[in-house]
Amino acid sequence: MLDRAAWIKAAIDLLADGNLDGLRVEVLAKRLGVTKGSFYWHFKDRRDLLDAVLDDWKEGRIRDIRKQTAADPGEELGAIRHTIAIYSAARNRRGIAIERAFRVWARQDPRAAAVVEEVDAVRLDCARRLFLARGLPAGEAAARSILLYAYVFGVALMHCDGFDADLNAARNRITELIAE
Amino acid sequence: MLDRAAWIKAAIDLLADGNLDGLRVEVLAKRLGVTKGSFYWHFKDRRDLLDAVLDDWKEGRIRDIRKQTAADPGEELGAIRHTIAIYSAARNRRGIAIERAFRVWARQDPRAAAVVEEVDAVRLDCARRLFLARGLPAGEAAARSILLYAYVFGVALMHCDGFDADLNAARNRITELIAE
DNA sequence: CAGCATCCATACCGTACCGTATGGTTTCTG
DNA sequence: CAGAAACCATACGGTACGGTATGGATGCTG
Repeated sequence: MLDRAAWIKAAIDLLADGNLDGLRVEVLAKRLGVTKGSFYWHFKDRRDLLDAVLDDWKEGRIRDIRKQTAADPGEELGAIRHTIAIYSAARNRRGIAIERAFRVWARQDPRAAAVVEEVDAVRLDCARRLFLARGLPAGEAAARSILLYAYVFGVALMHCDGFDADLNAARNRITELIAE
Repeated sequence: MLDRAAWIKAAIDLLADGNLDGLRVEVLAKRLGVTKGSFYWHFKDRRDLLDAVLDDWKEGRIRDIRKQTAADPGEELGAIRHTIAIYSAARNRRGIAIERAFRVWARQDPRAAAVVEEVDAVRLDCARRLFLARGLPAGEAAARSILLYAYVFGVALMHCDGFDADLNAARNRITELIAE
């Protein structure tokens, strides 16, 4: 007895294990222990699922972002550090994999691109607020917001495990470079 | 009359238009105006092509990186700025698309991961040299190298077109934040 | 209890692709 | 010129998947 929410949840899970091309109806059904006869009861077609996944992700992301960047006055620096730490590759590997999958998806699907753009707009705006509260001028706050998120998404695409002896120290230095 | 090099070149081109899953033997053959009968003359199978593509990309990347980061003494700051500018999303969209495709590929294929790791090691090492020449301590130089490449790869995954009024100004500010 | 809605399984068709087998054509070579 | 090698087309079998059609099982409802 599945509903759309269960399919969407499993779809995002499958997405995290690969990319959009790995998100197949029959593979998903097998994971859920049913056949695709069930799928086509809940969804018109594959595109219907993809759109639902995009909506689900968008809402969840925007809610989380607003929660994570809500800082009491004077606590903005901690909130910035926390935002960077959340995407630290060490833990939260799952969350990063999902982010990457959606962003790669956005490169080959206009609807996904629109959703990612909306999410990024919220993200950047929330980050900018934190930098502005710290007294940075508008242009500087905007630049640092872009740098912050470009960095966290960029490290998710790199393989720098064997580069520095102390990667944690490097991470802390980078955090301070961005957060000031 | 094609040779392996022509197939590899076309394969990277096709890779840039999508991702690894879009790199199909028959699609590639159609692009080159031949049938897959030709492909299986030059390559054992699809994996053979993928390995050849990885080798080709690795060599080309490492050569380019060494060329781009070769700076005369005293010109290191300019070389750092230039390195960032090369991956500026405005021009060079093709190069960025290729980079992204290889990095996403590396997430689902150990051989690709090994190649990307090699390329990143060279990249980070070359960048670190530039920062060291500017007098930064070792840890700081390493951190900035990681930040530099994470940033340029990260912006390739973001959609921040409508965020700041003057994106170019933001880019310049970010460049200075990284390069000092 | 009859009938309808919900939820899923089975069976089927069509398509896109990988890899092989085989034959044809051109060019090089002894 | 005979034969071999290089290069490619055609034809085939196998697999994975999207989507549809249909029927079965369960539960709700008048």
